[in-house]
Amino acid sequence: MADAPKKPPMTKDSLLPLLTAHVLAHGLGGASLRPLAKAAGTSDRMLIYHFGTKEALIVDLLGYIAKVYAAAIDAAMGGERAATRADVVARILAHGDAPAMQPFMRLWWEIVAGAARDLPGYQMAAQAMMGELLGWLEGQMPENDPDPAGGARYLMTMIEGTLMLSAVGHSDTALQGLLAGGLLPS
Amino acid sequence: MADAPKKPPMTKDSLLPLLTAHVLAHGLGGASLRPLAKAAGTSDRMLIYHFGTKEALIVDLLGYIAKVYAAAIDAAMGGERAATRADVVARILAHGDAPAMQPFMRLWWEIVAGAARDLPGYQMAAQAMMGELLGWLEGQMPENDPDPAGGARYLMTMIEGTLMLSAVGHSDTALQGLLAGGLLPS
DNA sequence: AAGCGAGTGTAGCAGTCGCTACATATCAGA
DNA sequence: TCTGATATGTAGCGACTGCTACACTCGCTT
Repeated sequence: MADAPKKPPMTKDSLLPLLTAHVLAHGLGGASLRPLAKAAGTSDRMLIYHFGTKEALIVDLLGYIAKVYAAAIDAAMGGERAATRADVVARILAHGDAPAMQPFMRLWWEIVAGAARDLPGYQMAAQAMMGELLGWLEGQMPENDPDPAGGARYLMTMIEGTLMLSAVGHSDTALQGLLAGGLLPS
Repeated sequence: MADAPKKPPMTKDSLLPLLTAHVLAHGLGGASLRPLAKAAGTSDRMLIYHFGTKEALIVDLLGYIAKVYAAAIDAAMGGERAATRADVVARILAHGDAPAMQPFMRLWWEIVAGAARDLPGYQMAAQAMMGELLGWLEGQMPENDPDPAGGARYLMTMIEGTLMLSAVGHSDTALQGLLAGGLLPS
């Protein structure tokens, strides 16, 4: 007869990916325990059992999301260095514009808003993700760049500004700004 | 005898400033009708009566906030033109860092997050505010600037990137980026 | 075999949510 | 004076919130 469907033990580590998928789809602010539990195949009862509190769950979840983001950055890092600063910008903006990244982008702005309000865990997760991105940028700077460290931070600021303006429907403004700054190829 | 405290008629226009004060203090996402009503000296019942729906109330409120922001920008616009692009940046960042602006900044990131999620009214309010800021920036560009239109958009992108990085505790990154871009005086 | 702690389902608590039904009160125009 | 629209308070609905109490089944050690 069919072997009993031996359920693997439920742990934080097995729950966090499922919870992440749910918040990517439905947002972080409006996430409540019962829908989260359903997405993870459990009950709110068990989420509280494993995390203790909804707040602790969110903090853990943000930390996990930051790690997922770091892994995604690492995976995208492979390619050879860019030849110019404009190429760096083009590469990263293409990455951010990819449809697969859009749920994450929507989530990102919620994290920024939470960080601005000092909600627990938000600042740390946001800082970790920005730190990861900065490291990636530094590694991508052209070899002959006169100031790789400062240049990476300069590009980072421009990129984040571009992403923000795009999020509110001012992507043309950002593109013209990049153009005026000599950061668009062609 | 004392004249009866003739209460002025309650209208949307009389409610919106009070509602604005409440969301500036307590945030937009977690705003629910009953606290909003108490802040405005009414009942949830009357908010629904005047606005029809909570969603309509939020849309109206966002439009009003955008107009308030535009008025604040106009009021701050007075001064003479800046001498350099760095001066423009310094002036506007000082404006954004002012303590009086911090509640608005916290609200701003919530508006961005809402716009990224296509919540009704958020995109429009955010676009209006960014358009107003862009107009102000264009008027502030140095007289001898070789490309005032493009330069304003360039500065706008850098400024918004700086504000975002500051919101998540990476203000040092942004400042070094501004420095590397030649946008910090001294 | 006895007992123990981890894990889990069911039921439910007290509270808040957006919103509505109903009863008035006020005031203008007919 | 009647009529109708505007305005306001009270009570409450059903859904949902985070969280807990209780009972139960396991796999394990003693």
